[in-house]
Amino acid sequence: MEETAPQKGTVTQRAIEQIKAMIAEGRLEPGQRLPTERDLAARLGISRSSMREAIRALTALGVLEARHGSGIYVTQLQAGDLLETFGVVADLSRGPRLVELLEIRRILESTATALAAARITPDQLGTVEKHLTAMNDTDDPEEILAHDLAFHREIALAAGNETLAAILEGLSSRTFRARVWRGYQEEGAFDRTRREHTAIHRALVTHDPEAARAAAAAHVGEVEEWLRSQLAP
Amino acid sequence: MEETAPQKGTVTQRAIEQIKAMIAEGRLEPGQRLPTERDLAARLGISRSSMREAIRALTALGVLEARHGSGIYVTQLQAGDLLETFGVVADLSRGPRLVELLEIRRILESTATALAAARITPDQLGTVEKHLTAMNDTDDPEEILAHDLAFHREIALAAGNETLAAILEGLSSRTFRARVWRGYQEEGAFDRTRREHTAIHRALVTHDPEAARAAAAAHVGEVEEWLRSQLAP
DNA sequence: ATCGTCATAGTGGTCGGACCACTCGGCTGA
DNA sequence: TCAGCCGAGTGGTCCGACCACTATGACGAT
Repeated sequence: MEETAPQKGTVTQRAIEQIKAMIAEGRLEPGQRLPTERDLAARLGISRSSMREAIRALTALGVLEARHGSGIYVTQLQAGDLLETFGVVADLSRGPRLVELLEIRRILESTATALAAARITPDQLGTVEKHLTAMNDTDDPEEILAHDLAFHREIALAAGNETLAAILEGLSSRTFRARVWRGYQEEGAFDRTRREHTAIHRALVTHDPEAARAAAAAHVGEVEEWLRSQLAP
Repeated sequence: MEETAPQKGTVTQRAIEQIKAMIAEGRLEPGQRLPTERDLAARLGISRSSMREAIRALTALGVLEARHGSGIYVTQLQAGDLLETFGVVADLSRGPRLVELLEIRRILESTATALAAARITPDQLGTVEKHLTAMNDTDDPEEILAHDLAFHREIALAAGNETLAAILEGLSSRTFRARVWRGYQEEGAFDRTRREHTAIHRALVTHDPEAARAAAAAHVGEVEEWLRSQLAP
């Protein structure tokens, strides 16, 4: 009886902290398999139910991944794994907070596009062009949205910061854009959007960071202003 | 027997989605109390155990809050509630990803400081000055760190975007800064840090957004470069 | 009548055990 | 040799019991 000293908070919360600590201290490497639920529960002196809740919480945070019949694994702890939760924020935000999120996206997207203008490779530029033309060659809103997302995703990747790309991905989650875009596009903003995308692409081709920054900021800013006006009255 | 049709994924995952949907559709308002675990489980036709895991997951994401003996409540869904998880990302990131996070912080912090320069009120400016002088009047690293955090937090708040402030808060989580700052300050960077803070403050006083942006970017960039050099060899 | 006290019902927290669904490696047999 | 089977082991689900805490209202002292 030398352990179980602290006794602070719920046992589940304690288990969460302990597993997080194991990862932070390097005792658990990314991709590594954890002991079984039953083992872990026994080690920490708690029931399997409580341990399962702890694991479920860390799974929701993108830290752990459970594979039925196989075991529990630490994720690669890549940006994408951990920042998927960012999409939840976007999905559940409404009203003024939606504008704040767009403002953040404007800041990050403009910088990412500027970085991409300086660093983008011919290959990546080709992919960007592919999505640009595909976007202009269809009238299906769903398809346009898909290529729009891919267009910006490729640019974010070209910026060379995976974490930044993951955050922007979350800020452009399907449901988020669907909610905002729907109303925006209903006002016949297709042409304007196409021009803006073309401007961004041109800046990338000429490797002009400042022009890219301005074009991207204007692009997101347009939607931002529209959304702001919708909330004003 | 008209429901329970989809049958996709685990029952817990389904429960999570359903509760999220209830909130997204407005059937559950922020701050509102949910039915009891036993009720919810019965409604969705699952066991209490599975429902508890779903609730635990949403609790970890900052969407729900459980109060022992009282009930389960939807959080205010404020930026702070949902973005607390950002701290987990910062805590578990290492190596190159740490640099990426600092790069993101540089982007956001410089913009936030620029916005603050234009919008900060005399009251807020007073608070900023308080932390600046307190930071310079002590040698206790812990106290310096605390006032350093408060200094930047106040500036972020003055920028007028709560979501942005919450993200920066997460990117400056105690453990994150403790890990990076320790090594940085050991190299006698105190004086440089003080000069940089003074420059930021001066730009705020003169309401000069461009100077503020440059000062903040340089401030974070210094640490960023130091960290990059640490990983290079 | 007022206020503090305390029993109590109801809530989330924890536990243990049972069984199901799935994975994976080794065994079996053609 | 290899395809197929099969069983041990794993996470997924369910159940029922009990504990710890909160909130409410009845009760009694003042």
